[in-house]
Amino acid sequence: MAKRVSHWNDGCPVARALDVIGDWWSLLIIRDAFDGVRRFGEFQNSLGIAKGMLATRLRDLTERGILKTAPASDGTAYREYVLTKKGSGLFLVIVALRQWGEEHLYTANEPRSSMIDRETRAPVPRLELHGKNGRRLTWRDTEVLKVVRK
Amino acid sequence: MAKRVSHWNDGCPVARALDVIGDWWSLLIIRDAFDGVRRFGEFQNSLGIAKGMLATRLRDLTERGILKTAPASDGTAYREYVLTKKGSGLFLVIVALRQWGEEHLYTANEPRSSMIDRETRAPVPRLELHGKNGRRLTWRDTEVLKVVRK
DNA sequence: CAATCTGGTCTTAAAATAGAACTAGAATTC
DNA sequence: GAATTCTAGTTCTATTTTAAGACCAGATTG
Repeated sequence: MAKRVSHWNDGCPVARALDVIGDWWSLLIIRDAFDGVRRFGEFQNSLGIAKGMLATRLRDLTERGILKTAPASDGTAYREYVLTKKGSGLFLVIVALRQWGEEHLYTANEPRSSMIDRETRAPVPRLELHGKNGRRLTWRDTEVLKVVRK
Repeated sequence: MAKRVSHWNDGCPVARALDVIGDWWSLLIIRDAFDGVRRFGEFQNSLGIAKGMLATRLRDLTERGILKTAPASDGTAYREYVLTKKGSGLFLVIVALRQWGEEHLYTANEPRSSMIDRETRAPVPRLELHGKNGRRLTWRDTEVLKVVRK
């Protein structure tokens, strides 16, 4: 009676995406992966997640093609979890969340991590959406065309 | 023993953002709000969410300043839930999720809703992140500077 | 003013989560 | 090379969250 509902077949890419990475932990694991975390224990330390949860999340994300396992880069017999191409496609989701969080959830002098351009060492500017003609688009400039819902 | 852990004080804006909108339903509610859904019953129909869940989610999102209530626009005595400025700041999160979903979770001919530029009626192009110097940035071009974790 | 619609609350059963205890194989130390 | 510790899990249980339906009060419609 209480199985979580799936949105996979809603015909909406947002819903389908959330069906895959919309739980409480997945995006945090993926964020860590972008930051270079690779080993089970590293994820656990970084996130403070229960081992059981982490194990099932890593398995699910791997099954879903977002992470893949690789032999440990330090020569030991352990394995590592790294982002696939599909997984690294979530970069802009993380960036958008980060920028929204910075802008709306922090007071001016509260300490927080920040994302910089590796080359210039400057903070990464705000993401922007542009139309084909180069015009900047806000949510009022867009519209979603629905598809028949099955 | 099983209360969901909070990431509010991790010093990471991504974590803090997910603490606020990272549950199973919030982003879907917010997506609907962008698409013009305003009334309790509309959200319920659109999402297939249990009334109890919807009631608490709407209350939480309102308390957190993402939605606000307004008198119904059709003249009745009911109320509506509309995005605040803070809430509409999540637009690019939704766009990023949508674009990732389209690109990685659909086969070529599977039907899905799509986002268009209201003015040109053309599909919205891919989001891109650019550095201060205009260069396009991928995740390999960026780095997150950590802050001491309290 | 009777019926129905809207927007909830309350209750219950199932599922997800957190946390701890346990385990097996790998690596390290003695 | 035996003992110890580390790593990466699995299993177990208590608690919380979720889903779904019954119930309800006030607003609206016929």
